[in-house]
Amino acid sequence: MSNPSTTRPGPGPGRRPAPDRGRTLLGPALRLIHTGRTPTRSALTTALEVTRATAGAVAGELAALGLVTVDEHPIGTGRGRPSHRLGLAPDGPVVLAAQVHFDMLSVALAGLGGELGEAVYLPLPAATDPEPILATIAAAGAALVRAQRRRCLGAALALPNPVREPDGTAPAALHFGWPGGTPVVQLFADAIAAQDLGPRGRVPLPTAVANDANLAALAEHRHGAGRDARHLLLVTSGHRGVGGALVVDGRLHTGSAGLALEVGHLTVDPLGRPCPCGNRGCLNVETDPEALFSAAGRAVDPSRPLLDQARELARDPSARAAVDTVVDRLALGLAGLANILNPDRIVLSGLHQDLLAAAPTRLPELVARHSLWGRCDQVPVVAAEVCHAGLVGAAEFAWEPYLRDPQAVAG
Amino acid sequence: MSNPSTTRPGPGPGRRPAPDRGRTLLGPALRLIHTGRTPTRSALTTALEVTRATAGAVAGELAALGLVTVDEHPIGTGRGRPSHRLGLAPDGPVVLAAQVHFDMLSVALAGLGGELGEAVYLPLPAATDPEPILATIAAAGAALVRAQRRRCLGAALALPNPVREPDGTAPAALHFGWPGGTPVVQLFADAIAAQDLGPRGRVPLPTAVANDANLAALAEHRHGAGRDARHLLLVTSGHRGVGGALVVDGRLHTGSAGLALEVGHLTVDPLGRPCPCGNRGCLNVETDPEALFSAAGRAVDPSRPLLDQARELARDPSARAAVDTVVDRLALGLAGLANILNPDRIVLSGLHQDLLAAAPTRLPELVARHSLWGRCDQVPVVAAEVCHAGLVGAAEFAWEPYLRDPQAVAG
DNA sequence: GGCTTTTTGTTTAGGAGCGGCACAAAGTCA
DNA sequence: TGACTTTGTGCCGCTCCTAAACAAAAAGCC
Repeated sequence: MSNPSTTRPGPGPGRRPAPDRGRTLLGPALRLIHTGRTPTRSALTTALEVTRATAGAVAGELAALGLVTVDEHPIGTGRGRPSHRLGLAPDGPVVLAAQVHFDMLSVALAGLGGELGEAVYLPLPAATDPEPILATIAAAGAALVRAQRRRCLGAALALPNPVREPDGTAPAALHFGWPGGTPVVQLFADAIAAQDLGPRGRVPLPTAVANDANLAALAEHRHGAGRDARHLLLVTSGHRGVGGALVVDGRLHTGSAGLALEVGHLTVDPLGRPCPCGNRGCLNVETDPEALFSAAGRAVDPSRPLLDQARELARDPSARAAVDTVVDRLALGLAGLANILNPDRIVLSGLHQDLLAAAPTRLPELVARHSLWGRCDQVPVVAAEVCHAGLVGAAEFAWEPYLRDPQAVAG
Repeated sequence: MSNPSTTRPGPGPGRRPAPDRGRTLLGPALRLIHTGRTPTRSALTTALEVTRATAGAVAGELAALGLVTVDEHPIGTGRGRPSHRLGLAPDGPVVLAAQVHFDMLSVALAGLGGELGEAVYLPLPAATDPEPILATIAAAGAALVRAQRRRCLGAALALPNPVREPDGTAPAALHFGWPGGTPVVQLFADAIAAQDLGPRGRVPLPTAVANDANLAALAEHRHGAGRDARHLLLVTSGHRGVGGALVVDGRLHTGSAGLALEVGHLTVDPLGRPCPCGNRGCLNVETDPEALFSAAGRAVDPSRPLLDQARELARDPSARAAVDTVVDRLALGLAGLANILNPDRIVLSGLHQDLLAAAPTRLPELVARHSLWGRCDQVPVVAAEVCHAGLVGAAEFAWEPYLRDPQAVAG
């Protein structure tokens, strides 16, 4: 042999089936079927811009991998030979999707297609250290997989705080007190590995952890209000503070260290409320649930979740003035983001979704007025559509390697 | 024939040489050589992760296209058979790069490799309507091409204002009074077409127009301070106002309508100077040349270019306090952008470059202190390195189709 | 200086992936 | 019933790449 060190050890002769180039059509084809855009092989032909022969072969291969089914009965749409609908195999493999919420945990199985199985909700364990929480999630997930006797291909977890790349730590403290720097990616991988869910026993499942806003954006982009948007900005207000996420050309923009779209400290009211960051009038403190209550001069019922109360208040006509105040601040923040990111569409979730419902014309108009983009085009500000977007997004994240290379399902 | 309407009319049988997939290695290989990363065929082998056979074939094909040369003499680097350096053909084809500046025009020819030919500077014509300006540029470019007897493959123009996509208009008025909505892309294409520079006579040259900050970012990313950065943020202050640009994974992020990175209206001083946009303390008015003069309490000499004077003032030790004030505002703006975009690196140009030189530790420290990213990692804030970055970036833009598919050079 | 070792470049054979084409299948329309 | 339209498939060939062997050009060792 001449010198094997520089000759790449390919898996046999022929065209390279390398990480990203071999079988270039299989991934795009599965992605199209997954997002419900190509009901038939004929639609695949046009969407992928290939010949019918190739589209047929690709569909056949996806079916052979157990991912796609070809409907028995044809669907008649006018003239010509009728097509057979391409569907996702109902008994195909699944992934584990999990989410850490403010006050609970949720876990579900998900096949392709963006539909979740029934979600399991768990209270936070008494010890809110990382290990017991992640162990609880992994155990619940393993129970689901075993009970439903499905093949599990991966797991992903949505966390309510940023996840730093590439080391996989949570840089800021979670609200229930995990220290900054907690290696959440590794801990979750360990928790899943301990459940021994690998397809052939000892092979550890691929796992991933990401911020919940990012995953929600992914879910909305693939299956919700962000479909067909090239650049999608999602802004959400949860229990406390504001989260953002950006999808660029179908892929999450998480920045160089996973810390992009930390939009909470945009200044939206120079004379506003003080923010822990030291400034005044940050988006975080001006458009979160507390800000709405403060603007309305109402008291919070400490016995009920703050976010739920705030969403009710946003729908309360008697709080109109307060809603408008907060909407104005939000619009300024969104306009600032629009000037920087110029997305196709802005999707609002959480409390912001209710603020949009309460001010369906005022909010987009203000965004348009305060952004260069808005002075050129209509600015589509829309409400989120996906239920359990965090879980659905986690499922997307876990499926991602297989959407890139469906043949990995066979490995 | 069965039905040619759905069967794509490919250019002959065989593996598809379609827009983006045919000859997948040729483009990446040329790009590596173009950015000076692969001096030899052996380096191509490792960079492209292909076999030596393939790298050799690719290099040979690029040489056959007249783009790449293989050095006569080997370069000895230790043991083994020495390599021959891969260079860019000195007599290869060129593109036309042009820029509209505040008070003049510039035009240059550029081959691959990021080096400009000698630039020609032209005063603005008496009539500052779009047509005469663009005609002046096209005529000067055509004269260069003819004088140097080079084959010209395309032309690109850098403009000091945003270019709206997909219609190719300038949404805001240029400072010398072009009306908003001017179809600059079409007008430039017409001006170039009128010069009849096509390789075989009547074929019009491909042309492009883009914002100068965007093009500068492209230039810095490929050939300057942004090399090896995955996500690069460039911020620049020109004669008036602030421009920004973002390169994501090697490609410009211009947003859905080309209006991204309009960073000038970030609030950086809630009680600051009024901005034409209606707010106070926008980055535009707080960190532009006038702001520095205002902070220093100095008078501007109306007989000299404002930007030049401001850059001198930034270097003047006696203006220390004023510089620090403006630096503080700039740092706040950069931190805001870092929180949203989380780039790998921030490159400063124009006046901001001098502000960084005047406050080489204060500025990065403040950016770090006010951004989540800065609290996790070092924030590299660096000065621009490319001379005539607008022209170099325009050349990159014009070369882009050929870097994607080098075989287009032959067409 | 001859030998081996190391690294680079080239030649040859062959395989994977996809297009073109012809044909078959399954419906609608007149 | 037959013409037409649209969808799906089998076969062949082309292109782009890999693997493997060979050739070339240096350094290192004796």
